[in-house]
Amino acid sequence: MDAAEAVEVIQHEMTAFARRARASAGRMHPELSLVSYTLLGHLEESGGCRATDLAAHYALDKSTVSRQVSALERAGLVGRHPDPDDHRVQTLQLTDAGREILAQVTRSRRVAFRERLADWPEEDLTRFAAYLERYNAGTAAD
Amino acid sequence: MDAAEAVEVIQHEMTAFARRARASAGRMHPELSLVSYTLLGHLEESGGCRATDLAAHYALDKSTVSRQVSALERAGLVGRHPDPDDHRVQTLQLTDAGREILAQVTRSRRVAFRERLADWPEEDLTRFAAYLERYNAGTAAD
DNA sequence: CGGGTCAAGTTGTACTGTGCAACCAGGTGA
DNA sequence: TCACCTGGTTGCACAGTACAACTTGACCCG
Repeated sequence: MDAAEAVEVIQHEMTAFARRARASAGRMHPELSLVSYTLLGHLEESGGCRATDLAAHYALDKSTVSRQVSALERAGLVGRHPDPDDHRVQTLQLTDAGREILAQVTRSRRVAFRERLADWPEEDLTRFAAYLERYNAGTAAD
Repeated sequence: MDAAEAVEVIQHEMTAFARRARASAGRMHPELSLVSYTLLGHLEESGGCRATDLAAHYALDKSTVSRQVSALERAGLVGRHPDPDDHRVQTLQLTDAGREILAQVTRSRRVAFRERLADWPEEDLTRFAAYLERYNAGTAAD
């Protein structure tokens, strides 16, 4: 396989993967869409941020984020904390329930991934992980 | 990085990638959605098949495929050819216009991929490609 | 200070992709 | 023949998304 072929394969496989990801995510975790999962994850990592930050980070419209956040709030998974300095701003934070669900989904995702990767030698795993990081780093939004 | 960490990273990066793929695909090729592109691609590869085959292959509902195909037909990109042996069946085939558009999108996707992967050494490209193939092979539907 | 402008977020509207269920039409086998 | 199977379409509902208009609050400059 030369470089040109490899690029073809990478393109093909990434496309195939992308097409499937949403559907399988929906099937595996009906309680949390891929977007919700991502937003919750970001809140956990960042320790709380504004809706606008989420929109910018994931290249989503602010209205989309607004609605997603509303849903997550209705579900009791995130809380809004008005910023005392700037009354336009509300900081979003995971609730305990949100943290719990997130952990649960992460756990089950992890199990699925581990299973799928069970027969990979460690060396291949680390190399594959590094490649993915490198590949994704070449994109604007995380 | 040990195996457990690598699995975490792979999970994280694949999730990130999946989340972004649709949006960027939509932005890059407004003339052809990711699904349409995939279906067209399959028709090209297979040299024509039935709607049911597409549904099975991509784990989509037959109604979804039916609508997508209708749209592609309206756009003049695929043609339906009734099966003379079984009047329930219609074989779908790319039209010349469909082949043209598909080639065009494939070309521009390829350029984008090449660009993103331009500074990768050939050895890394081929290894990454192999890993992706291996990873995706572990799933039911292509 | 006051008015213009900018920023955060919400809401109305529309569109796409999707699945499920009901249905139709054509084939198949007991 | 009649019951059942199969390929496909259509009606309906819903999620996720964007865009545009709007509200509210902050900020800056004259």
